[in-house]
Amino acid sequence: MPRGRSTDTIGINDVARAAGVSLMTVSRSIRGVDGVSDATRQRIVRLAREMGYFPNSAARALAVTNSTLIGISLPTLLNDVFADVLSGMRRTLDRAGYSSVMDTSDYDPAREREWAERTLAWRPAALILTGTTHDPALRARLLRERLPVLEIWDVTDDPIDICVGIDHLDAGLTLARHVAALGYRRPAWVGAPPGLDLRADQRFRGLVRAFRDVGAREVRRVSVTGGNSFVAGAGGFGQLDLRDRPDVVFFLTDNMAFGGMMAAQKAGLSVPDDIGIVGFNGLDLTTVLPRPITTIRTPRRQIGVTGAKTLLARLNGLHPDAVTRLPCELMPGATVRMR
Amino acid sequence: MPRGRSTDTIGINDVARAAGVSLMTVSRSIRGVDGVSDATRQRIVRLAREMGYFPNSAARALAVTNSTLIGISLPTLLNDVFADVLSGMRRTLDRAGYSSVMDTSDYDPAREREWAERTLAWRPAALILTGTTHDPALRARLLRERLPVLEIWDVTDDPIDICVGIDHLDAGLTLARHVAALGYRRPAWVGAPPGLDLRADQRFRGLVRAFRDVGAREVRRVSVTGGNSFVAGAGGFGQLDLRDRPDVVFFLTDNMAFGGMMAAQKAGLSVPDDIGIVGFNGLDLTTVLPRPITTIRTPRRQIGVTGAKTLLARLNGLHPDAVTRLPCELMPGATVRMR
DNA sequence: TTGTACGCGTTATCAC
DNA sequence: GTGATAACGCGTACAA
Repeated sequence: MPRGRSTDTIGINDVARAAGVSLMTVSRSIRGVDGVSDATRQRIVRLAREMGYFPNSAARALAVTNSTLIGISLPTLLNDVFADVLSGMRRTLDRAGYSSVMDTSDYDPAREREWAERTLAWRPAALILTGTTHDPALRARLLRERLPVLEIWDVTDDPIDICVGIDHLDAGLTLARHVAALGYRRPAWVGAPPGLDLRADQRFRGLVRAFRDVGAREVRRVSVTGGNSFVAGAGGFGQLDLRDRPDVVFFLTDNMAFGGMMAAQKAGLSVPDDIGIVGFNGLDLTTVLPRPITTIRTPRRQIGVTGAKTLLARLNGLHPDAVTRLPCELMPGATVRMR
Repeated sequence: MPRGRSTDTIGINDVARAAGVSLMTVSRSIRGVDGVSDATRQRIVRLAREMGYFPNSAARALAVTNSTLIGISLPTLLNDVFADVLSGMRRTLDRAGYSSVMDTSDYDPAREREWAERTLAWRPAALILTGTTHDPALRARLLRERLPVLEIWDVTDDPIDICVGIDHLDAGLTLARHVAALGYRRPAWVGAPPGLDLRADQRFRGLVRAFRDVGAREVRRVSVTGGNSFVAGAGGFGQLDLRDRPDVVFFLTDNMAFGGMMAAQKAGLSVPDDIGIVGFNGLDLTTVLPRPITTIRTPRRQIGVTGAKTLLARLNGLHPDAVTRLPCELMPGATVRMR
C-alpha cells in the first residue's frame, strides 16, 4: 500500500489548511485550552465538526507520553461479584475520561501476565489487577516501571502500589465463628481447589481456625472447578461424603450455596434441620428466597468505586492510602440454626 | 516538564545504539520479519529483553494507521447473558492478538455513543455493539468510515456491517406458542419498560402474536427497571394484579422468573398448579432447581464465538455472511403444565 | 493571539 | 542483509 499524502481519515492538518490557520491553533481550539480568540475557536470547532475531524488518541498519547487507557484484569465475570466491582469502577473511571482495556484471566496468573504485557504496550495510565498475588515477573516489572497499579478484592500490607479490598481471612473467620457459636461442629467446605482462588483459600483458613478454636472436627474440603456456580454448588454437594455426617456446609459463593441447598433437598435432607448451608458474598439472590442463606456481605460495588477513586487520586499526583480495607457485614439468614 | 532526550522508558533507538546497528534492524528483528540474518536477530532479541525493551503499540498504530484494539459495548454484565457472550468473544479475539476496550451502556444509546466516540479516537480495528439499534449519528459515522462493525445478540437484514444473533421475535413466538398450546389463555409479562430493551420488546411482540392467534386474552404487561434480576423478578410479580387471575407469567430472564416464582409461592400460589412461570435464556440456574423453569435456551456463548470469528474473517479481508441467525432451543421445563 | 520547529516511537520505502 | 529518511497525527516550547 503506497504511502500517499493522506488517507481518507482527515487529520488536524487538514482542518488547519481548510481554516487557513496553523495546526496549533486548531489543536488549541479543539482541546479548549487558552491561547485562541473565541471567534477563531468557534469557527474552527464548527469547521472541524463539519469536516468530520476526530482526534487521534494514539498520536496524542505518543506526543504527551501518557494515555487515558486503564487496564483492568478480572478473574471472571461469570458471577455477580466481579460484575459488581467492575460496574462501580467503570462508571467512576468513565466520568474521569478513561477508557478500559479489559480481560478476564480465569484465575490463571499466566493469562494475567500475557494480558498485562499486551496491555502495557499501549502505555496505559494505570493497571487494575485482582488479588495481590501475581506472576513474579509481572510484579517485578510493574514495581520497576512505577506504574500506578490498583489491586482490588484482596488487601495486603505490601501492595505493588495501592490496594482496596477486604480481609478474606477475617471474613472467613467472622462467618465461621458465627456458625460455630450456634453449635455446629462437623463442618464441610465446597469451593475451588487449593491454590486456584487464593482469596478463597484465605477464607478457608479463617474457617479452619474458627472451628479449631471450638474444638470441632476438622473441616472436610471438597473442590469443584469451573462451570456455572449453581451447577458447581450442586455438584460439590454431591461429592460430600454424607456418611461422614457433616452438620454444616460452607460454599464458595451464595450461588453455589443455593445450588448445594437444592442438591441437599433433592437428597432428602432438610435445611437447616438436617444440615446447615452457608454462602459467601451476600448476593441479592438470597433476599428473594423463602429462607435467606446465611452469608456475609462483601462490599463489591464499593470496592469498585473506592478503588477507582483512590486510583484517580493517585493519577492526579496525590498520595492516597496505600491500603484500604473495607468491612463486610454478617447476614445471619435462616439456613443454619441453634443445634 | 522538560523535554529531555529520553525518559526512563527505553525505546527501539536505545536498543539499536547498544547493539551498534540501525533502528530498522532492531525493528525487523523484534517483529520477526525477513531482512535480518539469524545471527544478528538472535543477538538483538536477547539484548532487547535484557535491556527491558517493550514495543509501544501507540507508536506502531500511528505508523501503520491501524491498531489491534477492538471496542466492545455491552448493555450490562449484571446477568449471565452478556458475560457468556463476552467470554466467548474475548477468548477468540485474544488468541488473534486483539485487546478489548470495553464498556457497558446500561441500555442507554447516548452512553453507547459517548463510549464509541471515545473509543474511536483510538482508531480501533473494529467495534462490537449490542443490538441493531443505535444512536443515528453513531450509525451514520460508522457507515461513513467503513469501519468493521459487528452487531451481536440481535439480527437485522440491514446491519451496519455484519451481525450475529438470534431472532428475538421468533424466540418469543416459539416460547409463547408452546405455552399457548398447553391451554394457557391469561398471559402476563414481566420485563423492561417498552423502548428500553429493544430485543425484549421484540420477544414481547412474538408473545402477543402467539396468544392472539389462539384467541387468548390480551397480554398484561408489567415493567420493572434496573437492580438485581432476582429482586426485579420478585418485585415484578408483586406488581401483577392477581384479581385479574393471570394463569401464566412470562419473565424477561430466567433469573427474574426465579425471583417471580419465589414471590408467587410466598403469595400462597403453587407453581404450576395455580400459575405458570416462564423464563428466557435457559441459564444453568434452572437445571439445579427441583422444578426446571420453562424457558428457551439462547446460544449466548456461541454468539460470542461465532461473532468473533466472523469479525476476524472480516478483518482478514474475507467476506463473511453479513447476517448470521443462530437457533434457540425450547426447554419445556416443569413450571407450566396442561390446563 | 498565533505560528514554527521539533520530538513522541514506530514502520514503509528505497537505496546501498 | 542493512541503513537512511520520511511519514503517522499530535503536543510542547518558544519565538513572533
